[in-house]
Amino acid sequence: MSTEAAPIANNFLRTIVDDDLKSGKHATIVTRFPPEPNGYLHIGHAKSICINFGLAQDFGGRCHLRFDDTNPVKEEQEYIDSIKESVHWLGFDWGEHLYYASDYFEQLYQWALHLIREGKAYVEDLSAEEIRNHRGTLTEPGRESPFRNRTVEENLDLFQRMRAGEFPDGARVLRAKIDMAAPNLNLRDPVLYRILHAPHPHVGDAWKIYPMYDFAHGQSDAIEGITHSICTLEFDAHRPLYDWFLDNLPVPNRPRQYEFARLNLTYTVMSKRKLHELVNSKTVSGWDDPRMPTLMGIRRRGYTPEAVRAFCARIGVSRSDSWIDVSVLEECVREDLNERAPRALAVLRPLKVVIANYPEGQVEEFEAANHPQNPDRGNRAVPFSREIFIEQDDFMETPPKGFFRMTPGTEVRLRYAYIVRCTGVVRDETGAVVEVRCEYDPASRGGSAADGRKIKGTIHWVSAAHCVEAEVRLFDRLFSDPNPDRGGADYKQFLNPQSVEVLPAAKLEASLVEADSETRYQFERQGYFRADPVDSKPGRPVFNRIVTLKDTWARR
RNA sequence: UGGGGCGUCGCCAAGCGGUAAGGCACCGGAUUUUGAUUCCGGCAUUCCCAGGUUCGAUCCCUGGCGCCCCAGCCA
Repeated sequence: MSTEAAPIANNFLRTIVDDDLKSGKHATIVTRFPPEPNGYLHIGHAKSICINFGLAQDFGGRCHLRFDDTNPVKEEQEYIDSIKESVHWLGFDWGEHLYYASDYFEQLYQWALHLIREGKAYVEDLSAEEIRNHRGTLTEPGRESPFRNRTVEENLDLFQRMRAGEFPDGARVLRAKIDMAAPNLNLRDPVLYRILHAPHPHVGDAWKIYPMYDFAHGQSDAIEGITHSICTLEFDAHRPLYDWFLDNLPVPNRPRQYEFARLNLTYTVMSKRKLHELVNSKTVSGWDDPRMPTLMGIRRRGYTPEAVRAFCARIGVSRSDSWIDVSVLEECVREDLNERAPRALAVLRPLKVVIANYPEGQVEEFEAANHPQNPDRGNRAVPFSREIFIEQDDFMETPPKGFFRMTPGTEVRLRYAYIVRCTGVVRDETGAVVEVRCEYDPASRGGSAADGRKIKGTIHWVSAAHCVEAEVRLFDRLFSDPNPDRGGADYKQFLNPQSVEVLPAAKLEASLVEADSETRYQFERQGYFRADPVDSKPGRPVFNRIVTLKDTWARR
C-alpha cells in the first residue's frame, strides 16, 4: 500500500544518530520504548514508538521494549499485556529484547550501596512534608536535612533494614547527596528509594523498597547498552540527574538522553488521568471506545496501523511544543483506506423511492466495481428493483443553488443503475416526505444516457427488497473544542454531545452481511466503515464509521 | 524576580553564514457514473522584536518579548 512509502523526513534525532554512526561513536544504535505499565497506550505513545523503533529500523540497530515498572502501587499485569499487544498491532517487534526495570532491582540496589559508601547518598528520616519544606522554592535554595551527614555505616545499616522491610511505608527514604542549593530542583538531594510494602506485578513481593524513576532509568539504559535514550521534553530538567548517576556509578555503558516534544492532538485529551476519568465516569464505553485516543480505541474504530504510522511520519519530530490537528490523522486513514477499501453501497438514513414506471416484481442486476480506480479488483452484482432506498440528504424538494442530487423535475443518476426523474412525493399527516416517486429512463441501463446527455448528479441507493438492515455507529470527535484543556477550565464541559450517533436501521447492500471486522469498506459517498469486532454477530454486523469522506459540498 | 526549553506560511516542519525544502490545510483549474479519488497550477522579498558583527544572517553576538517545563516518597 502506498501509505507505507511515507517519505522519511529529516529530524534532529536522525541527524544525531547519523552523526554518531558516521563518526564511529557507535557501531550500532540501540533505542528503547519504556512505558510504565500503569495504563493503556495512546496515540501519543505511538509517536514515541515510531520514533524509537523507527530509528532502530532505519539505521540498522535494535529497539528494546522495557517496562519502567518502578512503582508497583500503580502498575498491573493487564497493562503489561495490553501494551505489548498494542506495540505489536502498530507493527513493531522487539524480538528477544523484552525487559523490565524491575529485573535490575538487585543491581540498582548494589549501586545504591555504592553511592552510600562513596558518601553520595544517605538515609533520610524526614517525612515527605518535611522534605518538601526543606526543598526550597523556585527562587530560594533548599536547606540541608539534619540527617544528611550520617555516617556511611549508619546509612548502610538503615538502608539494608529498609530493604529487609523493618520500617513502614514512608518512614524513611534514600536520598542522593548532591546540592540543596542547585537551581535545578531535581538536583536538590533527590529521593532514590522509598519504602513500599506492595506486591509488584513482575517481581512479586521480593522487594519492600522501590527505586524512583530517576535512579532506575539511566542505569537501566546503561545495563541494556542503550545508545540513544529518547524521551519527552518534560524530562529535559532530569538530564543532569540522569548524567550524575552515570558519572558516579560504575555503569557498563554511557547512554545519552535526548528529548522531543510530545504529541498534542486537537479535540481530544491525552493525559492518563483524564482518560481514566472518561472511562470511570462511563462517559465512554471503555478504554477501547472508538472515540478514545487510545491505541485500543483507534484500533477498534477501524484505523489501520499503517495509517497511524503514516501519521507519525507526517507530523515530524522536533523540540517545539506543537498541536497537531486531528484532521491530519483523519487524512492519513483516508489515504490508506482509499487505496485498500472495497466499495459498497449503503444508505444510512433511508428514504423510500418508488420508480413508478418500473415493472413490479422485476429484478435486474448491475455490475458494480469493487474499486473503480482499480479494475483488477473486479465487480460484484447489485440487485435493482422498483422500490429502493436513497439517502435522506440526497433529496430536497426546494434545493439550494448548486444542489445536484434528487429534486423534483430534474434527472439524477442512480449509481450503476438508471437515470431517474423525481415526479412527486408522498407525505405523512405531518406533511413530512415519506416517499419519493420517480420515473426511470429505460434506455439508461447502467447509468449512461443513450443520447449521451450529461447527468451532473449521481447518488447511491439500495434495493428495498434485497438490502439488509444493520446498526451503524457514526463517530465524531469526543470534544467540541480544539483544546479541551484550555485555560484550566473543566475539560468535560467541552464534551461533544454528538460524538456518537447510532443509526439502528441503516440499509446495506446485501453483500455486507458477511463482512468480517478485518475488512474496511468505503460506503460510497459516505466514508470508511468496518464491522465492529466486539458487537457484530454472525449475519448481523454493526458498523463503525472510521472517518467520513471529504465533503466539499457539506462544507459550504 | 531561580533553572531549563522553545519561537520559520493557518497547522506541522527542513534549514546549521551564501540569498526560505516538503507535507497538511486553503484557493484556482482539468478529468470523474463516489460533490471522493487523481491530476495540474497558486500559496513566507521573509524566518518573534530591536540593535550589532559580516560583502552577505533564519542561521553568529547583545538586549527585549512571548509560550512551555521543573518545588511527587509519580513516570
